[in-house]
Amino acid sequence: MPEGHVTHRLAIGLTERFAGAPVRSTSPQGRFAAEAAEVDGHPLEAAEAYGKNLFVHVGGRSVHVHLGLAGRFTFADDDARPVLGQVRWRLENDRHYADLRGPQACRLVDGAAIAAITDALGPDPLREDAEPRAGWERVRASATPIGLLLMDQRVAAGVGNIFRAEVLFRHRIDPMMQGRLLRLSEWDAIWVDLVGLMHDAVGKGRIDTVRPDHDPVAMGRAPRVDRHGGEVYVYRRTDQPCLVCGTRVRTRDLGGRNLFWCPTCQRPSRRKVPASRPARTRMVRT
DNA sequence: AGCTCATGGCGAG
DNA sequence: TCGCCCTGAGCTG
Repeated sequence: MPEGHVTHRLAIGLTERFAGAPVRSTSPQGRFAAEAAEVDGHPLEAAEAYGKNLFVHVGGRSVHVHLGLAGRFTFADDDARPVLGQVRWRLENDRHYADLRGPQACRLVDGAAIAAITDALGPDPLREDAEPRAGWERVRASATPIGLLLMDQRVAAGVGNIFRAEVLFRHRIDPMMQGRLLRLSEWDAIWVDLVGLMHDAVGKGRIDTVRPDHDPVAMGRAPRVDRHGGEVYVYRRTDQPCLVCGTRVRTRDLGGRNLFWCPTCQRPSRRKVPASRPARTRMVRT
């Protein structure tokens, strides 16, 4: 279940359990068998994450993992190690094992391939080296809805459907507002918020976005229970009352994904594109 | 048993 | 814009 916090959490978990010693590398399912064998028995140096991409460095080689929509990487620290279902890649040492299922990508890559992947990504709120202005430069000139731009990995690597919906709600921004109508101050605030929310999610292994003063339990309502496991304002709360104003939460399709928002808290903007400095002119200038 | 959906992203048209 | 890939969970029948 993969937004960027999951990938970063996995990088930490893999490094903690396996780094600095030889690992057993297999593909019980068989689809990664030849490559898994190439690094089998070699020491695992470290695992690191860029957005939703995970790189596991083993024996001087690297495995690129992208979980996609259905992928999962799970750890177990006990002795019972049956292979259940379709396990593409299993990492194992004396004390732990990790099973990868259903990844969109799992392949051995060289340094050039890693560079090609990371070069195509925008700033990752979970990385110290992130430069948020690179994301802003894509947003400021675009007529694309901000709700779509936030899903673009060149704008903010690691942000997915939950963080997209929640951060827009927290900043009261209509997901359909054009990127070029967003103010720099709003982008800066969104970025700072993503850094905080995503770091929190890495630490907890779940996405919580609801401020204490809006907590449903504290306000005498029933606690929310959702498969994704976090406390959220709008994500997958279709037709339920907004935790802030009580309006029915709406949903629609945007770019093939489900979008959730509160039409009252996130009222459509009346801003106009400044005629004196249209976005297109700015892009041409240097 | 079979269908639908999911925190993604790719390629064909 | 659409279909498709990956896998498992949660329905429906």
